[in-house]
Amino acid sequence: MTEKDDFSLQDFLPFLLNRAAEESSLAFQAHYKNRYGMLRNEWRVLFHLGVFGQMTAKDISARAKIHKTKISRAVAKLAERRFVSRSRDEKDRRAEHLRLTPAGEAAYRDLRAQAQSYDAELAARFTPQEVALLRRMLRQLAGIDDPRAETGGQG
Amino acid sequence: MTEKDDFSLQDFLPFLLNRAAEESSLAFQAHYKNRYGMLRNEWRVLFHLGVFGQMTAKDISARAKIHKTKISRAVAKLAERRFVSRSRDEKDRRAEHLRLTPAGEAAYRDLRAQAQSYDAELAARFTPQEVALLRRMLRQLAGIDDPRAETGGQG
DNA sequence: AAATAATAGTTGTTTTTGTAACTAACAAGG
DNA sequence: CCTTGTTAGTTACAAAAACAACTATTATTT
Repeated sequence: MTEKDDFSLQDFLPFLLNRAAEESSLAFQAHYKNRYGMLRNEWRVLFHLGVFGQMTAKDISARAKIHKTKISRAVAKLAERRFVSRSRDEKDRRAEHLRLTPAGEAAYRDLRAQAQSYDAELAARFTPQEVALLRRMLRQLAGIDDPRAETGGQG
Repeated sequence: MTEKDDFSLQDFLPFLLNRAAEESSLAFQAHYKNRYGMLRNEWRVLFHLGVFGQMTAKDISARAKIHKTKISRAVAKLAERRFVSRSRDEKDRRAEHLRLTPAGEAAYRDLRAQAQSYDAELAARFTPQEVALLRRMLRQLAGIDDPRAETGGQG
């Protein structure tokens, strides 16, 4: 198993990104999985509703870039567990407005606290400047608008 | 859909890492998927054998942190397509040494070139200093030894 | 040298994901 | 108003991942 090639897999960005993502997800997963039996897409939906208050599945899909079938299934699970309530839009009866129930709010607040402390733990490995740069670069690579950018952003 | 909360999902590192990883994987996937009908774990195994020359499934599993069942199935596919050859270790007949066939080498060289140019494309979005820092931080988050670090590294 | 434990790798079963096709509601053009 | 097209969301089916249980071989203990 001696290295015979100059190509470094451990420098390849998609590989590094995947490994870093997997590693960090694994640790955080414990919180929403063990405490609430949630899947990744479920806490993502929960977080979006927690942050934005009320959205349709399409809103979430657009903002999080999660496919609509995943949203649909995540919402079904969350609604079944009474974390999310649904209400038809009266003007456009295809659309459904989603929001957290009190139980959903409670779970969100709990998980948000976990998230914040875990994020702080990760960030503490670097200087504040480095972390700011990291977030900016990741947003770039993820194709997410930088909220702090001077131009664009409002779409 | 008005923001009602101070928590920013788009700053949360595990979320950002996942989205960036997904985005970059998706783009690179086209190469090994369309040209060779490979799955993600298959090109990972192929790359490891390309870089290191000869390894057992266990070696790959340890280095790439891919579960052994995934390696097993990826190797089976690669062997079936004659990209990888297997040979029993005579001292320990449980273990199998894996290496690329000429066809496997050819595929590896082709995909390696794609990988290098795609990596360069991603890196070009930032300054060289930024990219170097990014790789270093991602390695840290992924739990990979930094080959350039002064201390440690050799285990 | 049995018996027990450990290791390399495989196989089987259950969950989750990915993709396509679907239903229901709306929108436009003739 | 009635075809044609579009959109929001769901459902069905195929592909892949996760996890547990398995075989075969080697190592360890008594």
